[in-house]
Amino acid sequence: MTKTLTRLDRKFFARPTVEVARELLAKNIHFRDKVARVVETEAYLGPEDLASHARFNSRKRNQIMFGSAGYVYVYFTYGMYHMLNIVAEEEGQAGAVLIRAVEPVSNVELATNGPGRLTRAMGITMQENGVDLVGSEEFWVEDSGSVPEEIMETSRVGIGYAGEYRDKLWRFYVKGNPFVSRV
DNA sequence: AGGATGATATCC
DNA sequence: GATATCATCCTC
Repeated sequence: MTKTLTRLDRKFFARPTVEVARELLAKNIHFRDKVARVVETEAYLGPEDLASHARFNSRKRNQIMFGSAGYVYVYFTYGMYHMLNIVAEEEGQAGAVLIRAVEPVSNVELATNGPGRLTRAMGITMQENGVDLVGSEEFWVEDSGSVPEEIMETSRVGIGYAGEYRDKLWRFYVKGNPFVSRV
C-alpha cells in the first residue's frame, strides 16, 4: 500500500475566501522537501475590501487574485519580504488567503512565525508566483486529517488604513499555538 | 521608535 | 519622473 496524500483540490479553494482562510488552518503546505502546518491566515477579498490588493482592480501584480482558485500569489514588499497567498473564490471573483504563520513539520529550520519569516524559512520567492497548487509537482497543500484545536478570529494585521474593513474579523489562528505571529 | 530597501500607486 | 506608501522584520 502506497502512502496516501490527500491533496486539496480545486473545489476546496474555489469557495468564499473567508471560508477557505479558516479551513486552511492545520493543513500541511509542501514545498519541495519542506513541510509545514498552517497555524495563521488572513482573508483578503475583492475590490470592495479596502485592505486587499484587489482594491485597485486587476493590475499586473494582482491579476492572479482574479483568476482560478488554488494558484499561488507571491508578492515582494518592504524591499525584503515575500508574502505567500493562495487564490480563492470562483474564477473571475477576486480573493486570496495570506499565510501568516506555519509550524515546521519537516526540513524547516528557520523561524516561521510571521509572513515574511515563513517564506524565508521555506525558500518561497517570486519564482513561485503563479504556481498551481492543484497541479504542481513540488508545491501543494495536503489535508493531513488533523483538526485545529481551537480557532481564534481577530482583525487583520497592518491594514489600519482600510476604513470600515479594518475591523473585519478575517484573521484566523490556532489558539495557543507558539508559532502564531503575535497575540 | 526608527531603519532597511525595492516595487507600486498616485500624484504632478 | 518624483514621491509616499507598504498584508514586515530587526535593532536600538
